[in-house]
Amino acid sequence: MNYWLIKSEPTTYSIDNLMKAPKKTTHWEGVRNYQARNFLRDQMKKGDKAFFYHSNCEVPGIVGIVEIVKSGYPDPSAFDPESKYFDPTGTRENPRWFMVDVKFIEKFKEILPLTRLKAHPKLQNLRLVKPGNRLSVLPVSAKEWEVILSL
DNA sequence: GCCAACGTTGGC
DNA sequence: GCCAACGTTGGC
Repeated sequence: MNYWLIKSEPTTYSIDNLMKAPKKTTHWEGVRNYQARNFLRDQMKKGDKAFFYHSNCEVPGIVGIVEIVKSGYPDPSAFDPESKYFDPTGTRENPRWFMVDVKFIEKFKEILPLTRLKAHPKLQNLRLVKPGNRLSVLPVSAKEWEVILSL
């Protein structure tokens, strides 16, 4: 089983939105970055767990945990001209973008702020705390997962 | 709102 | 294939 961290801007889609969603599940659509796409397509599997991270907001940080309930598959929003994620460069036969389905597991009582993650000596290799971190889907090691849970 | 760090685009 | 211009992300 693998661990991940997935980012979302709370003004776009927050963990509260996920809690209120039907079956507390959503399509993690709209990822348009090749590195993140590769993780979604090749490595994220049903049963994996991920931290839910709020970015670009008052206090950025980890707000809860989700489970991957469907492994990577083509993102239909890329084929929808009405979608803001529309991208005509892919085809259904040869899709460019992928997504997973995620389900709400837990919301932390308090947000775990980025500043605490950055300050922790055992989390210095986390992609999230490195400069220029712009990946919206990134892997977390089992050790890092445990450390973060303990905070 | 600013700006650093990237990723992407397109001319050559 | 290089690289400048441009757009985007995201912390502050």
